[in-house]
Amino acid sequence: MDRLWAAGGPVAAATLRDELADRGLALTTVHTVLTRLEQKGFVEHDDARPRRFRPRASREDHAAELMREVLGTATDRQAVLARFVGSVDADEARMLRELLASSSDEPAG
Amino acid sequence: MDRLWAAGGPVAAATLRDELADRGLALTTVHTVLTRLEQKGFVEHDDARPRRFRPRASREDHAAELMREVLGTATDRQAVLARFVGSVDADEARMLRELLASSSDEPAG
DNA sequence: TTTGTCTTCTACAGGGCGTAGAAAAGAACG
DNA sequence: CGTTCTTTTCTACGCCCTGTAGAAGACAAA
Repeated sequence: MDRLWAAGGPVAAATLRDELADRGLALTTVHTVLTRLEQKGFVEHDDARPRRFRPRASREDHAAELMREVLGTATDRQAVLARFVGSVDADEARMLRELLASSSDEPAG
Repeated sequence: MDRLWAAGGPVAAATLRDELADRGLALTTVHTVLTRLEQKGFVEHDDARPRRFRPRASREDHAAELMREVLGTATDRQAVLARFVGSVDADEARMLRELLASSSDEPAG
């Protein structure tokens, strides 16, 4: 479903249908899906005549949000983070270090 | 559903039912749920007579796994991590720094 | 063997999702 | 203004997951 957004940008339902032509979807189908996603707050549309829809949050924002949510489900966040950190690859670990280094004030002691 | 595990430890279906007594569930109900969770690989049982079930992974492990999965859904992992790091509170950020400091070899240059 | 417990089978209602037809609303054109 | 084409809304159907449980089969205790 969300794969519709792999298609990128603010886009009209008809366009979307074409981009997903391989599946031979009906236009109404795309509309329905879009509408339902909208109800759930994942996408929004402008008021141009052929309405164009766009994700309310980028895939990345969304993923980050989900990660937060998941983190919140456990009581022992530290344990979760520990396991998570333990599972990321070197690349990701490096990214995290950099991000943490630049975020907020670094502990001076 | 997974809240069954908030009840903790390896436990028999009947016990679980009692721990969830507030809901007045039938024993078979608990069994069904447990079995389905087992099919999905979330829990396992020993072969004692009143079978005792236990989570295959702790809540924390599970959460961490989910976080990884979510991270994997985006192409731009760095962006996800950036947003994620940006969203965690000070406490969590500290934990992360510590965890990253101790994990693997720190980049010496 | 009877009885009581544990486990498996089968079932049903409710909700979400993918799918779409039918109908209404609006724009374009003559 | 009426016909026609496009866009949007309403309604629906089948599938699968989930919460729930009854009925029946397997098994242990007496």
